[in-house]
Amino acid sequence: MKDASKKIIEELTMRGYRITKARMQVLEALTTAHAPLHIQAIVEMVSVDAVSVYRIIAMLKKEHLVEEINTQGDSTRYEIAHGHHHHVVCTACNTLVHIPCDTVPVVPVAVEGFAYIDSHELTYYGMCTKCA
Amino acid sequence: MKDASKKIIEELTMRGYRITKARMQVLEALTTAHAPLHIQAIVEMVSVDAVSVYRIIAMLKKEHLVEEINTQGDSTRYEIAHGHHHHVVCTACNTLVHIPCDTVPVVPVAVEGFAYIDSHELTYYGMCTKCA
DNA sequence: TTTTTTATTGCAAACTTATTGCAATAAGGT
DNA sequence: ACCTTATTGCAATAAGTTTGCAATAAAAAA
Repeated sequence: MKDASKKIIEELTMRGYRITKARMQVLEALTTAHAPLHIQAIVEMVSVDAVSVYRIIAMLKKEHLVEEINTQGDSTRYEIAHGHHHHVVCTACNTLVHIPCDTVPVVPVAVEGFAYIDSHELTYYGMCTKCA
Repeated sequence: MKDASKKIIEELTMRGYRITKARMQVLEALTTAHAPLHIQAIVEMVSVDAVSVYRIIAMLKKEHLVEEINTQGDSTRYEIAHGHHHHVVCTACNTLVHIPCDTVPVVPVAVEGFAYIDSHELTYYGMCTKCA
């Protein structure tokens, strides 16, 4: 089992969650993948009912252990939380690539009417070399 | 009829589209609104079948006359295209506010594996004062 | 103005993605 | 090993969106 999975499982135990085969499999899928995964992709990697995958992901999201990535023209993707929210997406094939944070300076803003702002998501859209 | 609607209708005529009551109503809804609209909101503002609203929006999007806004925890919103893609969203009530572009410096990036990048979307998440 | 052509609409049905209710199962404390 | 109850799987449901097709209506032609 991957180190990242182990750590999250410890965390879940501490927070009073039971460690089940389904949860371990989903975490293994997420930590093994080199890219954010669609629910459907996770379902295909594990022997767990799709409904349970949805529920496990919802729980992990509530615990801030996984993060959600929404892009135009594609269903939601999920990945282990690492506070990295800068991506480029190919509008033709939906391939998603992370951008090194330091190449994209995004200053935190204060916005009128908002008490606080605690996260952000920056997505660039373009055409990958394969599709172009 | 709003000026913005007229302009878009002229544009559509030039591009060979027919000007129908349904299209005029949807455009009027979009130009009247002071915020991006959900499909459902548009449907409630017009006397046009929901399916047709979907088709009209799809056409306007293809023509780059409306833009799509995707945020976490809410369905897609649409607004007249004006190249403004910086928003703050309240994670409690999904209220969406535009951020003046000049307060958020986002430099265009070149990303390996991508032929070109032609748009971006930057969304901040937080809590609006009402919900806080 | 009337006719003709065909883009566009409305309706029904299908499809995708996600959620809910509930009985059966299994994790983890005793 | 047992007991409690969180968690799972299954079936059904819900929300959001798309597709097929006959009926309608916009715009061109007569």
